[in-house]
Amino acid sequence: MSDPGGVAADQLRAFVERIERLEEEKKVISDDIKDVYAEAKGNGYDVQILRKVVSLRKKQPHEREEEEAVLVLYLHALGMAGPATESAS
Amino acid sequence: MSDPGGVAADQLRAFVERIERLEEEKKVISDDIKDVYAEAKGNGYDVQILRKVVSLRKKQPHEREEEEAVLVLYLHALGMAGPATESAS
Amino acid sequence: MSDPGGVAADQLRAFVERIERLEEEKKVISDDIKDVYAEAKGNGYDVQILRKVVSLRKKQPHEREEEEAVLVLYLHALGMAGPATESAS
Amino acid sequence: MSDPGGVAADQLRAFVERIERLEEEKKVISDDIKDVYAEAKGNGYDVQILRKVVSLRKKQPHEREEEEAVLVLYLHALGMAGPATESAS
DNA sequence: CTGGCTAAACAGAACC
DNA sequence: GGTTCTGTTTAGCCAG
Repeated sequence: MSDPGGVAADQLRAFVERIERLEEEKKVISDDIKDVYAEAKGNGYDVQILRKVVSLRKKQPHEREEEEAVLVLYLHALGMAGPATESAS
Repeated sequence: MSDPGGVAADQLRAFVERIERLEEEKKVISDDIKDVYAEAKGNGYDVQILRKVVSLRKKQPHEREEEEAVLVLYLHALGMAGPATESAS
Repeated sequence: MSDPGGVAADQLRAFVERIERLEEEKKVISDDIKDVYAEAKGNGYDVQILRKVVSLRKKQPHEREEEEAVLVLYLHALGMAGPATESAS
Repeated sequence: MSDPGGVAADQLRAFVERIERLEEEKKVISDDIKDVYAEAKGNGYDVQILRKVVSLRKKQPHEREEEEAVLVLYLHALGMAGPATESAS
């Protein structure tokens, strides 16, 4: 019986191996990133600040959205219909 | 009426503050839990395992059995002996 | 032998039970919070927005710090000494 | 030299962009992994257990045994039968 | 109203 | 040692 215990062993193995393969790739990328930071450091950059810059550039669009949403949000929370509410039911 | 737009701002504030108070309390408890784990660790216990024990006790015995069974099933399907299975007499 | 397997069972049990007790308390608080939200909803408030307000009030001090740090950070990252940098080595 | 303050802004930008590029790639891989889990789930596999299997395969067998042993030890100390222990013939 | 899905909190590990 | 990053767990939301 090629199906011990009721699960398709081959299929299961395939899934597990695909995941493991992808996780390996992911690890490679992570290491690459680490390498770039190391290289930057070798060129005199402060890695910690560099990380912060990258993280900021990532956050900013999101933060901006949130900020925008917040204005409307507060107006609503206070029971004051803000602008752009005319389309609300 | 000091209630612009039909919502009682004071009431809103009251709700927000009640929630914030409760969240503070919740944080205190969380810190207490952390402290207990730290104390246990100081007494030689393995915190990670301790967490696992607590989490296991939370689960219903049946659920635990079932989970374990599926895991063993998968591991066998992959040709990996399940936990403590190979040594069971 | 009151010490099966080399660990002090009573002490272990005590730790586990302290943790479980605290987790129960924590759960009570969580439920209380949920109740407050429900009550607010019963009073006509939008729970989702309420959550956002609470979360914003939590984040704001932190965000402000970060924002402040960021200005200096960017200036440094671009090799432009900003204001208040005169104390930097 | 178009380099205000002693740091090469262009080089800095290059580093930042290389990092951002890699992080994007990494995100793609992460999403791929998520997809595989979803596909496995669609084929009837228990994702949670699947994750556990993958994580177990990552650990060294010895480490796994050891972890298991400590857990059983604790559970016994608390009068709780360890996994699959009571049914082991 | 139950269960799946996504997003946030938490804890653990790694690196500096 | 402490800071950051990763992974796990949890909670809230949504769809069926």
